[in-house]
Amino acid sequence: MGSSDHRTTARILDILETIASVQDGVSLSDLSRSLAIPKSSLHPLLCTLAERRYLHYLQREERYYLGENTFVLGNKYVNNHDVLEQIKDVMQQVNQKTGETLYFGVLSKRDVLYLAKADLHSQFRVVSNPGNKLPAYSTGYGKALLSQFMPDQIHSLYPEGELKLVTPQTVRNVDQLNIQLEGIRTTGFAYEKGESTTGIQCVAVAIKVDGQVLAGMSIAVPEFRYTAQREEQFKTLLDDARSQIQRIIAGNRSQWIYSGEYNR
Amino acid sequence: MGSSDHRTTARILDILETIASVQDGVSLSDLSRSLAIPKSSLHPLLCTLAERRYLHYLQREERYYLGENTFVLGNKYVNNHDVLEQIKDVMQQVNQKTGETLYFGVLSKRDVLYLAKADLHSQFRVVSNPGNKLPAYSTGYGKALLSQFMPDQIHSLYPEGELKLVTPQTVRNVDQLNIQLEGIRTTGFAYEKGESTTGIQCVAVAIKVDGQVLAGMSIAVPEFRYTAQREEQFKTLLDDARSQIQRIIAGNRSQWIYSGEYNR
DNA sequence: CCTTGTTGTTCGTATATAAGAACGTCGTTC
DNA sequence: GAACGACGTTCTTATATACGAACAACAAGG
Repeated sequence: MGSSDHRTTARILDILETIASVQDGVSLSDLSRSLAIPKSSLHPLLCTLAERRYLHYLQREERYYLGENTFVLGNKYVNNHDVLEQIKDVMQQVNQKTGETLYFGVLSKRDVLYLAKADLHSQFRVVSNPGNKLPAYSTGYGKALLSQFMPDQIHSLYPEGELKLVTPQTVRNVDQLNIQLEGIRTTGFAYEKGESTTGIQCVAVAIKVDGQVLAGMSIAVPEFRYTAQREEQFKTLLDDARSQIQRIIAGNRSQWIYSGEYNR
Repeated sequence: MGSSDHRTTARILDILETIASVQDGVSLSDLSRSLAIPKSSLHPLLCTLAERRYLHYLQREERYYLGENTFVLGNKYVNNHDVLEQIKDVMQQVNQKTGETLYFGVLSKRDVLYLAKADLHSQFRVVSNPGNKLPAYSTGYGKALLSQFMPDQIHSLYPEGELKLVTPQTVRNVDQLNIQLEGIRTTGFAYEKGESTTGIQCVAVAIKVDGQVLAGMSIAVPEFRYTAQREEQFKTLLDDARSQIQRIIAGNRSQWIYSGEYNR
């Protein structure tokens, strides 16, 4: 269980993350500077990553880009497990009935990882794609996921107290967040009002199996189409979808490795 | 341009690929045996990968699984570039008109990498998801992509001559493949009859920009719904979509790094 | 034309990493 | 209950890797 820092491994991940974080590619020297690693040390790593097609080196630009095999590898995280497909089916039924987009995600440390969406019948297509992360407190399903933690746990997750704003509407500090989380625990529903995307409101629920919160799901609605009456409909449908999904996960419990436990 | 084999880098990729290739997770000892690497050497690598959440270690099972960050990283390959989104739009229009599924992919060495699909209005949902690879010769859009290569180039790609069958219908050897590729070059259309999925037929086209084949696109139709008359419709729509997509790519040429060049 | 800036590449050696054996722990089997 | 076989973990030193400097190639600027 020892926490050994293997330098080379960390470097490879740093390299990949750095290159992934920019659209326009990165040169060897750029990497050397931003990671504070000698060019001569980076060179063999980059060559091997490029040979294995986890990177691409464009000679004309002298820049490295992400390679296909990074994509292939990453998608194995979801392609190996068909639980997600079953969950998408449930979500798509709700999508069909409401015409609004559904999101599904899990917790990854302090962020929510967005795993799946259902927007076949949505009037407005959202730009975001699965595989993105957002601060958990800024989204509806993120807050649903955080609602499993008591105030002191939230404080140790966010020792600063102040929360980084995603939009002007994002909850600003841990104490306000805890008030909201308490509300989620009592009502079973989380709400988001333009806190991660301006103009979008959400209702969200936590997916619990064996008393453990494993995932969050939300329905995202443009403000101008959001009414109290529709909110009731959303909550009914979400609640129903929630229990279906909980049954699906419970039936395939062994397949559920997404974001694992929070121990260690 | 030196091809140095950096052992540690190769090992990390081997580790990730091995773990990604099985559903049920892998133990340290399993990895040690299958990769022929001492356990003591693997241990620090696995610890670091797990700390960075590219792997998850389930203590109760003593097994390693892929972690979320592998997924997050891999999706940056497509999330950073919105050309794909525009291409999907074009494909979805064809999907809406035909009710059949469209596929889009690029070449990765001898395989086709499946990048996007449009199946919103399809009667049958296909199980496969983006991020998968298939032998290029076994699919319609794969053959469209291979049609850029002359017989001798194909022979050097597949020196064995015999091709591994994906289904009983898959083309069996390089010479037959070359005959088909010649037909694709003259007609501009590639066909697939259950060669990668039994019961599914495809028509496919190559996406060319500046005289270079960059991608392939196909429409996949269940055999029983495939008629000569509809085939004509598919070809017209595909051809139209092709030129739209070529214009999109030409307009964002710099964004197109997918699978890069084949030099080096 | 020579300078000064990039870029990537190649060396030799100091150093950090990998290997193998030994160890601790838990289950299973006899 | 003792012995065996798994698992992961810890050690030490032989070895392979990383460093820094020097190198080559090219572009921009004086």
